[in-house]
Parts: sequence; structure tokens; C-alpha cells
Amino acid sequence: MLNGADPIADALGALAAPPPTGLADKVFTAWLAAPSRLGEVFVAFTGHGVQFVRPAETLHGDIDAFAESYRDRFGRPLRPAARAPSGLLPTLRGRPATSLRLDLRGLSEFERDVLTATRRIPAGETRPYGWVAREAGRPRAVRAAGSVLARNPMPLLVPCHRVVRADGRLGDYMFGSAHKEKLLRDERVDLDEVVALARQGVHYLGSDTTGVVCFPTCHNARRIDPAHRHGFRSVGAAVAAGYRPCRTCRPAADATSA
DNA sequence: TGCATGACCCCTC
DNA sequence: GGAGGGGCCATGC
Repeated sequence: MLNGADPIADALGALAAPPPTGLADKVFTAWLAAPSRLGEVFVAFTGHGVQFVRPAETLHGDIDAFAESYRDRFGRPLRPAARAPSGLLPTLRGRPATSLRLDLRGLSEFERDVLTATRRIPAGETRPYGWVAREAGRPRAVRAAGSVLARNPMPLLVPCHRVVRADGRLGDYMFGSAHKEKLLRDERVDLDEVVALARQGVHYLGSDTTGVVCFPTCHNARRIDPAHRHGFRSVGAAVAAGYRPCRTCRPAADATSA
């Protein structure tokens, strides 16, 4: 039937209207592909911030697989984004931008606390899982903190590769420990020294000029003159020797080896 | 509700 | 010093 010849169709057509502004943003989550230190990554983000990151390689470059993975977890469909949110691209390249916002809605309080604590670990430094659990306010939930990081929705943006085992070993990583090692070496973490110290039972370094004891990768520890550097098995041992925990890296005062 | 599951930790042997 | 096992705790089913 020709347009205009059916009064009912005309009336229905008159009812059609563009969707209200912002409706699409309420229904869809935006996604884009971007370069990163793990190669190309797919990134999903809402108006509240970045929500989900996965390397294209782990999805065989299949954006449909990314969309399915995202929908399984967050229950929303994706649509392509026109541009990246502020701070995303430099942060993915290893230059953290303070303007980058993360969308942590939908996560449990514990998950948010673990991810927020992990985000505070500076590039080039590592912290043990026990440190993350303590900073998250649940000092005994070490294993649970590891479980949260195993499901980290935003690798690289939440630098879970900087969380390592208390005995000096790297521990596991969601994309394999080889990737974890590469990321840390790229950040100039001296993994060989950390392992060598751990073999000697040294998990903390103190300076006898400042009286401060740190994690070995803390930037304050790396500035200690070798002549004034002392290794400790535990913070307790360092405190007994007259040292105080570093206020920057905050090693646990009651820890035995973590 | 209860049970199984882990990117852990630490003690013991 | 390396392996094994028990403890731990948030989460998913």
C-alpha cells in the first residue's frame, strides 16, 4: 500500500519518534579496541568509567566472544564507542593517568576494596597477596584476595601483575605467569634480586641511616646505599632491631614473612 | 544452607 | 630448601 493511503499506518507513523537522549547509554555499554602492553585489548566502559578489559589474543580477536563474556558477567549488550574515555589510552600503555575512572558498580565490597588496594601499588614495585588483603581490611582473607584478583575485570588498569607471593615467587596470573614476568620486567622490577634475597630468607630491606624497613621493591628500599642496607626475614625482626615500617610501602608490623 | 573451590600462607618434616 | 598439608575466607552453585 502506498504511503498516505492508509490512515491507520499514517497515525502509527506519526507516533514514531527518535529515542530519548541518553537512552542508548542506559541500555548499552560502549566498547572499543586499544593498544596496550598486552597487545590489543578490548575495553568496555560506561558513563561511570571502565568496567571490563580483555586482551584480544585471549579471545582469538573475536569481539563477539568479548561481548558474550561481558554480558555473562554484567548482563548488558555492547555497542561500539566513538572515542576512548579520558586517561584510558596512556594507562594501557603504562603511563597511569589520574583522570581514568573505573566503574566498580556490581562488585562486592570486598572485591572493590581488593581492587582499590591493588591499584595503589606503584609501577616498578610489588606487594604480596597478604599486603593486599590487609589493605583491603581483611588481613586473614589472603586466599580470598587472590581469588578476587584471579577474576580481575580490569587487568593492566588494576595492576594485579604487581601482586606476588610472600616467598618471593611470582605466583599465578590470569594470562599466565610468563606475561606477569614480562610486565614486571618492563616496569624494571629486579626480579632476579628479589628471588636472590628470598633465597637468603630476606623479605624486607632496612636502612641503618634512616631506621626504616621496606619491601625490597619499594622505591625507598632501592635508594638504600649498599653499605647501609640490612636484610630482614620479618618486619618483627626489623622492629626488634630498632627499625620502623616504611610509611610508603607499609609492610605489616606483625607479619612474619609477608 | 552447605559444600566445593582457589593467582595464598605458614608450619612441619 | 622443597614438598605436603592444614588453615583461612569470600564466592558460586
